[in-house]
Amino acid sequence: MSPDVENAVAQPRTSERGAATRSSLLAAAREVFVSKGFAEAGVTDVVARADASVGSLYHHFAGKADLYLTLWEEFQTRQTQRTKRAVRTARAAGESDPMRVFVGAARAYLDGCVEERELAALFLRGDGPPGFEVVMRDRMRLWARRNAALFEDEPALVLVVTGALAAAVSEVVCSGDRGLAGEVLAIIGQIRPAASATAPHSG
Amino acid sequence: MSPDVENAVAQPRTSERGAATRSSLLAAAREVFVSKGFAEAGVTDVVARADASVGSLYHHFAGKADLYLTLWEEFQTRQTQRTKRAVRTARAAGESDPMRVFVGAARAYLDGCVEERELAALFLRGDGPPGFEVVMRDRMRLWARRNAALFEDEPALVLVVTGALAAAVSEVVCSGDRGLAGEVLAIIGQIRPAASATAPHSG
DNA sequence: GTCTATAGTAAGATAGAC
DNA sequence: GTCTATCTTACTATAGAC
Repeated sequence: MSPDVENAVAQPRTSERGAATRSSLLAAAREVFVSKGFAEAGVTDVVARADASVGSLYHHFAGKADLYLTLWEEFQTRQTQRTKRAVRTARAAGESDPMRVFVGAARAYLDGCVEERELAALFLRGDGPPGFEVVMRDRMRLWARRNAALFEDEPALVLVVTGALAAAVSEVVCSGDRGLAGEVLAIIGQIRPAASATAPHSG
Repeated sequence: MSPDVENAVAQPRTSERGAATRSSLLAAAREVFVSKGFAEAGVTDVVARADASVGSLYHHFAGKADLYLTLWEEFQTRQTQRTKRAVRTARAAGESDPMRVFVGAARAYLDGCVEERELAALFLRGDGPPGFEVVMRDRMRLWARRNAALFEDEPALVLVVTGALAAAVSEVVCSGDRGLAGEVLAIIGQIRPAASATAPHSG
């Protein structure tokens, strides 16, 4: 009598406990990185908090850096969902001014940073795996390029808006002050190329 | 006959060779960090290039991080000298508008970043010792506080200007494009609180 | 297919001789 | 002050149990 059938039942095709372990590892890594930073954190800290083992970690992930990057990717996915949703909502409400749509998306991004403040602070803090800063910088430049048309393709203007928004993110993550972020967005919304700088508000 | 006198002559009170070793170490560290970054660089690389030994390094510095932080402190000292000089020059030339003085200082800072572009890029790149980002962030916040009065103590405005300037520094260090930085400064110089945003230029 | 235990390796830091 | 030899730590990889 072959044990095949029994095995097929007892061992759900491929994992379930595996997925749970992976989640535990990720959750533990999030807590450890947030409290100690990337460099100071050890894989032993992570597996201890996850009630798992080093080998488990290396089965599910390529290493400490992979753990960190996975947290980053998942955070970015959530942020993208939030901003896309904001854009859809604004357009559905009949908003046609691209700049106002943009500001709405920026607000959604900032709100997401406040919601996951500790995690956002981790990434902003800067101590990630080697080369992580480049990843973040590239993502920001890509985002700037995507929105360049809004600022009439004036690089200096794009820089000002990009920098101002980055500062707002930083401040909001540190202080949790949504109001300040709102004021920054108001100023950004008023920024126009030099030629039309004195245009009145549409109140 | 006691050897005291001879020693006093042969061995200048306290170091001279010591100072030379320290300088070599610092110069070597600068080259190694610039080419490999902080994490990838090894203390052995530094001492090899300096024709010194690990023991020497740890005699003069607390460790790899201390080497990095010393390079940062010295860079900041030079930058402070440049900006203070710009302020003195502007005031000596009869410039009384605080905002124009500020923009002049910012331009001097940017020029300093271009002059020492590789070193500035090292610090901006982000891979420094644990906690270094906090040091940079604190310095920027301190600078923002010092200039808050220029922006009528409106925190949001300070944030926008701070962020825009940081973006300009980043861009200038990456591309070496002074012209773009100039345009950013022009935009910053025109930024005013919402109430007086439509004020005409004084040309 | 998943996890535990353990050995290997690299690099920063230290001790003590000269 | 300078150097060599050694120690410690922490990520990586692997062998083997369930």
